[in-house]
Amino acid sequence: MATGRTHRPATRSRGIPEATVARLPLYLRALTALSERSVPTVSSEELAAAAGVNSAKLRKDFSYLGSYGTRGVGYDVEYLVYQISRELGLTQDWPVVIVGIGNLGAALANYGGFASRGFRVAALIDADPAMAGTPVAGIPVQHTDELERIVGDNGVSIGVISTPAGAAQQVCDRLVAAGVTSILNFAPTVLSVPDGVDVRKVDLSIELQILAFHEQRKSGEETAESSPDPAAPPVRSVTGSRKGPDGDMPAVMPA
Amino acid sequence: MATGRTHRPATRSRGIPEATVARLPLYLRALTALSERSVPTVSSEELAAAAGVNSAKLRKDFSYLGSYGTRGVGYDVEYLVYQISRELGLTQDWPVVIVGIGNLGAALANYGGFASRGFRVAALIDADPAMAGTPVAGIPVQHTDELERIVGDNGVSIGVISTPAGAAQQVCDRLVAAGVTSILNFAPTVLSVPDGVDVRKVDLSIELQILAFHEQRKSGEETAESSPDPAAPPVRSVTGSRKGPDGDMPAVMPA
DNA sequence: CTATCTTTGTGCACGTGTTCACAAAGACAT
DNA sequence: ATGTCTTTGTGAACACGTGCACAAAGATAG
Repeated sequence: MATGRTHRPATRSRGIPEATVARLPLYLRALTALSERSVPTVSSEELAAAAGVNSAKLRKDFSYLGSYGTRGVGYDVEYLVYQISRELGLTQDWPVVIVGIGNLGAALANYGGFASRGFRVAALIDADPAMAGTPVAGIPVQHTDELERIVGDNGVSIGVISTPAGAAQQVCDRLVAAGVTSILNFAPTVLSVPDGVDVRKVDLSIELQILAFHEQRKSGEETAESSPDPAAPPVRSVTGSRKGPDGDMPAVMPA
Repeated sequence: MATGRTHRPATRSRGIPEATVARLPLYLRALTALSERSVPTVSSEELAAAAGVNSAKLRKDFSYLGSYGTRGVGYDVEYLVYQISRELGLTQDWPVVIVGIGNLGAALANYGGFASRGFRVAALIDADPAMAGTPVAGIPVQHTDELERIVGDNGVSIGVISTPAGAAQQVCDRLVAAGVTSILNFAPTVLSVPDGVDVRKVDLSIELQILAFHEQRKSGEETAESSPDPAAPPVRSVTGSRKGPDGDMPAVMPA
């Protein structure tokens, strides 16, 4: 069982760095907004500001796609929208299934950004038989038993998992077996998939914890770290040596 | 190593790499699971597998926190849970407000992972007066007018924005003005905030686009990239030179 | 106490991503 | 045409993150 190999061997992704790929959707969004305002061209400086990155980075990112700018002028908005869309594969239709129609699944099904760009919700799937047939966001929920058929019939290659953590791996396995090769996982679990299958995870809890870390740093400026220990810190329950009476417990204090 | 007294600044926690911080919640989750199964100790190899990372990385990550392991044995689960929790600031209570109680906001309010670790939903806020008073996840929704008071009264420092894109920046500004210094943004917009305020974004649409990119690469293996252009590629509408008929258009080929 | 065995902690090399800073490309005015 | 002015595209330096490989720490057995 090939665990989610974290390392990308060589990212056969001919050339374009992963970090750049991750920013392309950001540029695309900014460009789309400009396009709607009928702005004909934009400089790297302006576009970078709109996308929240620095202009040198943006230019380098674009340079991986090709030379689409005009020196002295900037980039043609429409042209760039097309090129980035194409590079991201958004010029084709991507049928997507959402598995797990709870609060989150329903919210995803209703999310407009889905359909806005090439993505089409082909089906909503849930394990609860009581939900079968109930329309969510105008799409009737189907039972998990139909999963394989749905994926096969619709040629679905992207699956979204919004089930409870406990069911995620199993759903993942079934999706993969049915032919899905890209998974967006909202369940708080590490999924293991065979090589060739991409998994991206979105984890609210993790994001909050990262914020808490920085938040603590900010407020901890004055509180220093001499705080003894509010809650009784568990004592090392190792085999038994090392831990001493209890005076050296938090041992770590760098002296 | 004969570290002698190279001890880092009194704050041993200074300088934890961002990449490490982002993984701590992952380790914490794996450790919590082990703890619930009453597993006393775990080796870097086992824990790494559970967290989906490689063991060397895990050990290096932990080394930034201090020497919490025992050579020849591994790490004490309970002790490590405590240390990581503390490092992440999860030993204290973080009141959080969620602004924008649409489908997504409601899903977030109901999300269990929220309360599970130090985070407490202090209030739900929405601009729709009709929602005021309606309980969502057992918490009555309050009107946006109350935002400043709520943040102030509860000492909220973390805000979650799940409003439509158009309202996000405004809500963000108000949150920041009211004292919030960390924001988790679900709206598909780039937020601009003053220095000292952290923003993390969760963007479904972007994740899907990244998946589509890789998906296209996979299926494009055979199709090569010689595909001319399915949809009429917009012609460069620059001032007028360079663009030629349409022969040199896609010009990009990796080269 | 000594030997052996396991697993941590980390120096080092390598790869990826970011930023600077500037030459070259082209627009535009004269 | 020629010169000036703007903005791109990119080489090179730097910063950051990753993974290998191994010595040192400690457990454990004899």
